[in-house]
Amino acid sequence: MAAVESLAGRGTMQHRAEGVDDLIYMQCCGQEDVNIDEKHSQSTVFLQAATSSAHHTAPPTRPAPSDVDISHSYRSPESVEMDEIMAAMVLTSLSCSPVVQSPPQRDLLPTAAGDMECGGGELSDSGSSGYWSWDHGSVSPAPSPSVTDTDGSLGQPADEGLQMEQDQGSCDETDVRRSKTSSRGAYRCLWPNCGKVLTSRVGMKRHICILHLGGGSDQSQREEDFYYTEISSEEEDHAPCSPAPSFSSGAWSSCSSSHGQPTPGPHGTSAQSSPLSQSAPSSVWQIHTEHLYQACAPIQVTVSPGSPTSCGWTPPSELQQRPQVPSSRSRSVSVGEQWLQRNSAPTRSQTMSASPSRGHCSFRKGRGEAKKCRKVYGVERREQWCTACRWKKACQRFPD
DNA sequence: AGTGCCGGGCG
DNA sequence: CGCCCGGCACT
Repeated sequence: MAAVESLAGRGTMQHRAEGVDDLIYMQCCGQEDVNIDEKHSQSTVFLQAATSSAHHTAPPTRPAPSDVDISHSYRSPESVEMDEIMAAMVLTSLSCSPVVQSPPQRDLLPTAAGDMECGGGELSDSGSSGYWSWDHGSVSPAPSPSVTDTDGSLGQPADEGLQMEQDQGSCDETDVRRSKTSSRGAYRCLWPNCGKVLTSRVGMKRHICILHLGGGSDQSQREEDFYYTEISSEEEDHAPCSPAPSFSSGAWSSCSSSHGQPTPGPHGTSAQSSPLSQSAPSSVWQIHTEHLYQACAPIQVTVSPGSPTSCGWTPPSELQQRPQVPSSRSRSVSVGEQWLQRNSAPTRSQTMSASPSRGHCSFRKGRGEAKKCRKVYGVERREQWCTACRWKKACQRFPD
């Protein structure tokens, strides 16, 4: 946290520290005048050590976050550019302290920047690196290589290392830094030619809002989400991948892929297998009923296996139940089926006993009121009659 | 007259 | 056994 802030401050410091701001340096920390004479790298390290020793008991070699925080007491208001301020804001936001991130902080930003500058003065090298990252990202979305150039100009290898140490809260563009940051989860700015990587979403939002969207309007803040992508999701796993509309980036692929995965896909039909299976019988039943009109009664199957209309599908029991089913179903029915519906499909034996029309003749059953194949299909369609009807036998398809 | 179907005959 | 038909009962 603090490290980030300090880093930002250093960054701001550095650019201007290059020439004029040695004073600032000195002002920031009395001890640093000595450092200034020395190389930046050494000065930074030394300065850190001094500051740390002065304020804290942190290891001299590495600037502990706390160290930096303490150091900043100076501010250079006039020299601070908006970008720098923004950068500081972003960095502060990166620090994850809600207070810092809160909007009111912006007003205080100059102060914060100033404070950081002090720290930045200490770590001119690291600060420069931090600054360049900001500068490039903000002022001119130059490609990351330019950033490296800046570093190179400063000639601070230690800067690299230092930043890498602190990068956990800072924004970096180099792959190495990305890899480092990636361990914790990072967000990459998708703004053209920017590609800034921040470890904090809020920071990235601010980065985009300030540097790219160029303002703090609510709308722009909302749009921020569309201009960065999460390149590592360890700490941000809870956050969904933000969709990026206009900018095409490799990151989107992952995003889209993540979106695509949830899609159940066509095999969802398997889930419907049960409904299908349930519905299937009905449909099959329909077909079968149609076939029944064509030809087959179960008995018929046994009776006339050679008949073209015979079917082997229907079990005898089903014949009993089948007619009852349609009664509950509403669908277009053929005549025969209507008959089926009208008649609850009593078995022939039942018909024998129950048939009211004839009580006197036990031998020959009376003619049922039910339509038979002859009536249903007519003489001209005799092929469609049931076998019994064709043979002038008791109709098996429409038993009374 | 038309229908359903038993009884019988034929191959 | 499968197929067909004569013939009767019934509507």
